[in-house]
Amino acid sequence: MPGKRASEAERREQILRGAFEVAARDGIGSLTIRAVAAEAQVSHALVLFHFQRKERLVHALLDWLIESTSVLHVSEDVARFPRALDRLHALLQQEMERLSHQPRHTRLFFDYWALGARHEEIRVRMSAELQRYRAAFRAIMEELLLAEPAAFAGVTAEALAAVAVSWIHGCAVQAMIDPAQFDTDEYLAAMRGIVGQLA
Amino acid sequence: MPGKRASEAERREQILRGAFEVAARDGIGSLTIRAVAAEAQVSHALVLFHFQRKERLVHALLDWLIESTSVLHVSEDVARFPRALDRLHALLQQEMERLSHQPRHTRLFFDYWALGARHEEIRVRMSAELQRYRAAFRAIMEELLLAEPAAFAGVTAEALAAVAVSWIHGCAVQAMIDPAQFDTDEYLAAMRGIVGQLA
DNA sequence: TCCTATATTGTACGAATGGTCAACAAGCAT
DNA sequence: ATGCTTGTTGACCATTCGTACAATATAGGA
Repeated sequence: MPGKRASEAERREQILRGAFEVAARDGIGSLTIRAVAAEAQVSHALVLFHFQRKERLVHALLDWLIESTSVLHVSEDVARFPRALDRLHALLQQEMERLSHQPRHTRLFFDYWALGARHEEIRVRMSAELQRYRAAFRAIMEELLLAEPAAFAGVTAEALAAVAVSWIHGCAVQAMIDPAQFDTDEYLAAMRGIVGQLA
Repeated sequence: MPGKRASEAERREQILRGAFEVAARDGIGSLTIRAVAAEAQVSHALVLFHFQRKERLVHALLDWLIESTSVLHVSEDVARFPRALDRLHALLQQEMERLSHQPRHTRLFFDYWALGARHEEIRVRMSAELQRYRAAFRAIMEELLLAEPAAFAGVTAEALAAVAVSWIHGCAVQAMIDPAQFDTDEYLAAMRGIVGQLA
């Protein structure tokens, strides 16, 4: 006895939200066609009707996660600082706050991170996202290198951007694994101190 | 028709090696009692005889991984540098090389990392390991703060150590996810440049 | 040598999972 | 109304997994 109908786009979104709830709560390892169906309040056969195979659902959830997560973008608050060092500092702070305010998204990203180590389709998606992430920092780092060409001989803006990405992700990981010992404010102060030394 | 006997310690080690092979190859999500038994060439019932439940096997594998991974220690090559900045640089380089030379251990650590986000028993083990890791850097960072008390006002050695840990782990992650775009040598050069600026 | 403790195995069972399929209902064109 | 496309469902299947258990072989002590 089938239930009410809905457009394909609406159903896919409904199911993906259910998939996110399940994966964010119990991890991708516990993501099951039936668990997603129960969360979305549809039959498990309908999930397969819209996504064919579980693998495609997992991939679609990653795309949904990347899109729905407020991606890194240099906001107006950041861009209005005239000095590159101030923009770098503001961008680091903005991203740290974003990650700590979206703990479910962040944890789920870590799941896909580990998954990407062994599944190429996921790895290429994560790789593309990493490159977009680094690109936002690279512009600032290029200005820094122009200001201090001698001190940073042999250092590329791309590598400095990668270091900045490590700051953000490393903070998220340590805050997640070690919340009692890890102090986010102290960490931000340390980054500020290092950034200040770069001038 | 039972096979040959072995001491409990030998069998546990044999099974744990099998568990490592399976988990390192296919991920913890694919670690099953039967797969481990096949890898260790014993019956799957014997695995349960020695580890009672799968959960205990997973925990024992984490302990085995932490012990068998050459843990961070300030080697003599690092310790003989008189200047703290040189020791920091040498320690960063040593750890980066260690991670890149043990890719299987590193990837498996990431699995436990993600797992630790949702399972407390695993999280406390990872947390203890993170604290040991930071402690090795904190000693160096304390010297740095003594040398430059004015420039690093309000910055703690613990937080600087956390930043150093982020450098290492962030490098490992980006090298794993994005091997084509990520240049380890450039990354090391960037860290060297930043460390040089701290003087 | 016999006996007991224990290491080891094959079998089995219940639960969960991914996936298929026939049946059926809801909307839409004719 | 009638038929057609398609969204939706419950039932079903083969597989795998974790775990329990009875049977058996081995080693070592009495």
